[in-house]
Amino acid sequence: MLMAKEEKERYSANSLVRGLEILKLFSEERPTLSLVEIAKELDVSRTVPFRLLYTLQTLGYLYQDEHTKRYNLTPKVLELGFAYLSTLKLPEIAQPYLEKLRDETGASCHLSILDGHEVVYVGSAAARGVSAVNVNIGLRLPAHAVANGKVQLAYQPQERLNQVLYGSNLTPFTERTKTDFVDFQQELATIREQGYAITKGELHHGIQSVAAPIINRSGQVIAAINLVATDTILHNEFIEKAALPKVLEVSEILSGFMGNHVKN
Amino acid sequence: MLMAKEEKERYSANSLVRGLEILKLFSEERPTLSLVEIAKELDVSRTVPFRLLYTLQTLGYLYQDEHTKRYNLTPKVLELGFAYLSTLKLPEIAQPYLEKLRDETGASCHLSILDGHEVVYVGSAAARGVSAVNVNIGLRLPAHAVANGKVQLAYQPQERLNQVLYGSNLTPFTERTKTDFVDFQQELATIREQGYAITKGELHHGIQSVAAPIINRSGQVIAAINLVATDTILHNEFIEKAALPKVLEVSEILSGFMGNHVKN
DNA sequence: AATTTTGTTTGACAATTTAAAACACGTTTC
DNA sequence: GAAACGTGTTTTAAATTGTCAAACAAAATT
Repeated sequence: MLMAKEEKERYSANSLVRGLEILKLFSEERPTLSLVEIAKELDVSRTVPFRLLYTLQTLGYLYQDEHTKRYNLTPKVLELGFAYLSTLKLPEIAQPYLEKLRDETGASCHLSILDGHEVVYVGSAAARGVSAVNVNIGLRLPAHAVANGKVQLAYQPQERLNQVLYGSNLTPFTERTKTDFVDFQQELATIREQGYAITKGELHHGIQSVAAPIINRSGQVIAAINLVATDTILHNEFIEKAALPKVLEVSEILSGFMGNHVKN
Repeated sequence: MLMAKEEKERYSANSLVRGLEILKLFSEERPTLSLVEIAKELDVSRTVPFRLLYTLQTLGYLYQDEHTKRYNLTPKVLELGFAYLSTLKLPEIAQPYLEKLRDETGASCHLSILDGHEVVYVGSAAARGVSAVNVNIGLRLPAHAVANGKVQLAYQPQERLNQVLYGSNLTPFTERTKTDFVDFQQELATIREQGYAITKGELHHGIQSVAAPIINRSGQVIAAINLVATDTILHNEFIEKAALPKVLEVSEILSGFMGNHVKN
């Protein structure tokens, strides 16, 4: 993450680092892993992950298949993320509003927060039927290519923006993705003035999104809500007349709830 | 988990153990923690968590407030649990069905799996309006007091049941909670015969629940779906005539999807 | 049957972790 | 305003671990 000229890390609880790395190696594509696979990924001898895997297993985060000897994650790993979610009260408060918005518009409605250059989904009300965009809690998407990301970036101090967007970001996904830093900054300024963001096909062709910020009493953006759907549902007129006003209304309500959190 | 007579742990990647412990110390009640608080909880000198906290911060899982010096979890911890969720395809497949059931019945609908003596919620469609039961993904509830827990317990091999329910479990929550092991076993047998479970006020007064198992082609129960609502919504007639048949229908559909997962 | 791959254990050395002590800095107490 | 206290941080040195290489057993391949 840190590009790093490596003064030398002050500390590095190595087994902690590696243990967490192991947990993160598991994915949809690789739901199970063997000792050797893990050792190769970490680029260490087999003994190292062997001991860590033993520990993770003892703690209950991993399960080893007796026959194949391969490792799986267990539901216990959810405890880790769950602790975080429960420190946020917002998703709980927002959920009924997300569902109301979804029902009134037919689009999927989400609640997300910003983490670096990515948005993280922390609440969701999926549209009925074959929804074009399938978002699960915990999903990360590049902030610069989604409306809820932009609207959160728009309210960041310039300094953080520079940090966050420095270097390899602004990756294009379609020909409509904004990739020029100066253009992008200008768009953010507009968004900040308007108080909302709209994206059209910047991450996927034909997918539109409308987003508004949730702002606490200190004026910080702490989250965003957005609607996403194909352009047949979220066409321009519908956005203007229906979707956008509703999103703004809800974002204001939710902003009202916030503010007792950060005590400066 | 293993009751253990503690020969002496073969290995213990201590900093991994402690690091994960630290992440788990955060909760809704204690969203931020100080160094001293953490040191006390772990019962070690301040140096230990200091180094681990530094590491966790470097990895991005924690954030330290500059002024107060207190630590918070960051959204990055969701990555850990998210890896697990993405290894399960079921929640994704099930979501539209959960919502359909919710809409057709007015009750909240959930998908859960069994972890030891607890159920873990991995999918949810919350009822509109003021829902009596608020379930977020990752929530754990005692399996013996909820319908979705019972229906999963009912299909466990006897041996595992003994393990799981040994000792301090079968904790009562209301006067209707089953606490006698023999009674409970008998109820499980009935549930297994019926193919569904119904609970009435065993965890909370006035809250009813109907659950059915999701079974893969090897005959193992891998999850359960359930409906929960107050007894005014889920009254007996409605359960019989509407809720239960619908739940059973969906559980069969979802069972049909499963089975290519476990290759023995 | 021979070879390779994988999981597991052991040994010896290097590296980290640990508690205690010491320091810096605010806060509180007297 | 000085002394005592609580925290976060650094240093120290002894105890514990983590590490690689080597070796073995058991599968899986050839």
